[in-house]
Amino acid sequence: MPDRDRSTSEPQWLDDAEMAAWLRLIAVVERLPGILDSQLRQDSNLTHFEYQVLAMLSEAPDRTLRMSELSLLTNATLPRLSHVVTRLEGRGLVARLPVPTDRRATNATLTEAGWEAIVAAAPGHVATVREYVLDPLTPRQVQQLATIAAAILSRVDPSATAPRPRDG
Amino acid sequence: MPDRDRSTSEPQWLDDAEMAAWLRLIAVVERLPGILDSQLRQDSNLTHFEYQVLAMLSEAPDRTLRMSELSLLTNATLPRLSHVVTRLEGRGLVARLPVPTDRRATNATLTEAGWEAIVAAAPGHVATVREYVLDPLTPRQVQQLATIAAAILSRVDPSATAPRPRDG
DNA sequence: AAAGATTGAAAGTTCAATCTTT
DNA sequence: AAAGATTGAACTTTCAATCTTT
Repeated sequence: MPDRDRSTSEPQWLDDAEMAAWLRLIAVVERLPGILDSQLRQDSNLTHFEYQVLAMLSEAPDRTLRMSELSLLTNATLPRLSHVVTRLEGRGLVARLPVPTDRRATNATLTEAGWEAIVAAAPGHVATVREYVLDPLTPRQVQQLATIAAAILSRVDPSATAPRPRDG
Repeated sequence: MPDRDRSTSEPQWLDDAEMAAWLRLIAVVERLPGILDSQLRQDSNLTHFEYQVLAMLSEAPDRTLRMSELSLLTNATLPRLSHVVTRLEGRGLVARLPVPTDRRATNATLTEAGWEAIVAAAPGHVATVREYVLDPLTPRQVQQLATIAAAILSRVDPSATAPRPRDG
């Protein structure tokens, strides 16, 4: 019998298939942000992260979200979000409001100018997402990507899905 | 026939399946780097990008690569790479050498200390990659991820596949 | 003491400019 | 002029510390 079976995953190393998947995933992870930032910067004077902040607020009830919820939705740490909201506030795109029911908390809300900014930025951003990510994939692959990313997020994102009993 | 077919991609917006795939992909893109950096920082005093630089050099002939090649392999801009190599050089993990055949070029080479650093860091890093990315996927999904990431890279990475004569 | 959030300093990245060699 | 690479300043993120409220 063969001593080493490459189809069996050895904990210490990655086989060829695993390596290919991993190397390509980190390549996407490293390159995508720069592309998104460039387009949004040039066309709308926003970083991709700023865009995400505005986008999440734009879809929230009252266009308002607590800082901690917003940090989860934008996949950011609270200090990062706080700094960015400070900048967006300075540009008049977002406003901070106290939360009456809990005086430790802060609400971030989209201003009218913030709404206009996201509405103006969206079409170009969507076109970029299509061009670089969605267009090169078949509909089946889009579906597969959603499933695969969800599986990774179940490990990587504490708030991903409420932990289900089985089939995690 | 129905006026609007949600399975047909409208250029301006994303349908539910596309949106799910996209939102989850950017969540992975935003969260993964922090996880990789944390583990490597704590256990090996390296960022993930520094790890990649050392890893690519460790597998290159003579453990040596030109700066521009290394920037492609690590998915980084040249200024970013240059700054990081300067820091790694300061720590004695990498050395810069002139390229005899082209005096504009610079080779980066792994020192013995750099080799030892990557050898020491690798097992913990591989374990993290398994834990957060590979383990939650089935072998088929690992394969699908490789295919999907390659398709995205064909748009996102100019050096992805050697530019073929047609179908650019 | 823990939760929610902010702050300032340190670290890393990006951008534009620059330099040398081809 | 283009290619290969580096530099310094500006900007952004991270880390640790801090503050207030629960």
